[in-house]
Amino acid sequence: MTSSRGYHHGDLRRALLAAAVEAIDDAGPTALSLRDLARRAGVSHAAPAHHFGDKAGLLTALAAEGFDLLAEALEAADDLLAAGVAYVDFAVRRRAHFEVMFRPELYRADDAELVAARGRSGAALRSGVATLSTADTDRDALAAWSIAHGFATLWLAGALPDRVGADPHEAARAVLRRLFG
Amino acid sequence: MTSSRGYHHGDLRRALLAAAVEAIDDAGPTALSLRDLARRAGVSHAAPAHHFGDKAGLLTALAAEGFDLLAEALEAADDLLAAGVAYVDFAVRRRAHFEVMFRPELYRADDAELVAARGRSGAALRSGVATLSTADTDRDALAAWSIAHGFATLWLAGALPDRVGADPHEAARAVLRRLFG
DNA sequence: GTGGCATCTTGTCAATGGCAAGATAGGATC
DNA sequence: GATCCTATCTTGCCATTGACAAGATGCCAC
Repeated sequence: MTSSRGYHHGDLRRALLAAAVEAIDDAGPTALSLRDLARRAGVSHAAPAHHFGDKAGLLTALAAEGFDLLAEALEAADDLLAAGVAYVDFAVRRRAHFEVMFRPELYRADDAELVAARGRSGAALRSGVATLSTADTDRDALAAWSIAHGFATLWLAGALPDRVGADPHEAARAVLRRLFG
Repeated sequence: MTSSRGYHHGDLRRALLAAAVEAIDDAGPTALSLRDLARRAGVSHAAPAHHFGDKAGLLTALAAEGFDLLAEALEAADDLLAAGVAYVDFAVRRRAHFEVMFRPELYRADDAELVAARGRSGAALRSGVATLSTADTDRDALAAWSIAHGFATLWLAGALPDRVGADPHEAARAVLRRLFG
């Protein structure tokens, strides 16, 4: 993709975001270093600043990308149970994005692009809950979001006991059924 | 408690933990600085290292304290619904502890004292679920933990829409009832 | 081709975490 | 009461980091 190794990188912005995902997967968002990303991309230590301003700017872009990907995943689900499983699947497979998205102190939560992407995620979630047609959609949406988010978070934190097993989808489905079934 | 302003602080370990709670409440665990804690306690920048080794050591102590406090709060609850509300209440009132507890990359998760405290919390949670006497206690415990943890996490992240209201206890009770009722 | 602008580099500074070596105090031992 | 002795705290140092400023480079429009 960036075969030309000249003065200009070609697609540094994307390369930095990809490197950030890799670095966060390794050591979490806390240990993220802009200079390390620059080294991974083969550019100088100040290059990232041009594309993202500062560290919060880079994480803002990553979070926005994450909310967009989450919205996509939720929209592809057929019913609410599938949406819940898709939520957990997203958290596990896109761990780096997920961990940044729900840590607003790391980025600029009022960024326009991010607000739009977050809105798309929220709409996808609510439209999934609407298929339930119960008395209180707001409360049900909040309960569904809570149980899926809680399971995903506990799974990522490694807080769950071993007996839960190694397959997050299976375990998530069993837990979510306790609420939806 | 530390009226003597001599060479020795008197209770520096506790003072540093208290300062850490304050600092994390302000800006999150990521922005925590050992040197800032030392300044708040009125000691030199290297003093914290003696009590905690390094940053991870301090956060390990804080997380262990948090799991102990959580176990206490859960044990005081009468039924499972009350335990769920107590869980959310703990997350909101002891926000600094809670945020560190479920971010194991920040501390040493294999620390003996921490493992013991975490065990106490887990036991308190399971004993609460046992009162339900349903078919699958493991799955129910996981579902209960997930929904309480998810609601608490989303609340702390400021991710919930405004219509949820300003009182976490009331909103949590409504959501938890959807699973327990 | 030439000027303009986005992109990237080099250089610098303050803050931080962590280590090493030394200073101080308060208590145990005699 | 004197002396050691160990926990506690300090000063000094170094590598790393984020952020900023100023300059170099090359692509693109005209």
